[in-house]
Amino acid sequence: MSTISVASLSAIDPDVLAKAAEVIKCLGHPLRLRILEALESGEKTVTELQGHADATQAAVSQQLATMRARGVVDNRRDGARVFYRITEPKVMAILACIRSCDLPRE
Amino acid sequence: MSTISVASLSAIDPDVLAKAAEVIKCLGHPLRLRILEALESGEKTVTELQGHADATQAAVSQQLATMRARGVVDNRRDGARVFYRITEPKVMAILACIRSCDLPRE
DNA sequence: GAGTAATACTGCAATATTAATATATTCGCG
DNA sequence: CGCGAATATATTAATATTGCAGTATTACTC
Repeated sequence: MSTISVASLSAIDPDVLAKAAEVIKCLGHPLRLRILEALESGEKTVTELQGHADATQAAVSQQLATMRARGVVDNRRDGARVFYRITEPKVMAILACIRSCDLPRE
Repeated sequence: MSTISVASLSAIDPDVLAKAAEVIKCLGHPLRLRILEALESGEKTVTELQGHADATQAAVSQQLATMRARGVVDNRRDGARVFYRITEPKVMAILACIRSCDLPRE
């Protein structure tokens, strides 16, 4: 019996789901998560982010590149500095979730 | 000049953040995401999930084990079958986010 | 143009994840 | 007990991510 059973009361469509996994993967990493957290309050330079995230410049820059490739962040240059900001709206929502749900102790 | 600048208007505490990254990582994977999506509507057996996710039994079981290890899902045995369910509240919230924010076209 | 600060990129070793296949285990039943 | 269905685990090969060090690039200032 070869039933197909595309259940779907669920409903996240496969493409959206794949894209979502991509975006979410960006958040599943402490450093990236911290960077995004810092960006939540507005655009920041790489150096500023470096301070917020307590990581080397290279590390921060690299994770920013990863996220840029996935369309999660965006940048604009202002002279010698480059300002980054969050472009993917999901990110803000998910960060909000993390805070609201929270898990106080553990 | 060695400024420390632990900025923190942000506020997700490091431990929570690390734990959050763990949980989120579970969602950053198409198969796991699909499994969780299926579990959203209530507990299901491995075989049922297999149908929903269109993957082999071993694959599903393995990802379930991963998520169980991270405290994202939980199971209960009923005779020969094992029912899984979501235990981490964040998951529901994040799935909701994915749906609500959404990214219609791209 | 030289010097310097800010940012990006490249290559590589270490590690982690994934996927696939095969093999166990557990349970219910006759 | 012995069998079949449901689920779990082990193994292993392929691939992806990380972290790091070094180097390049770009843009200011003088």
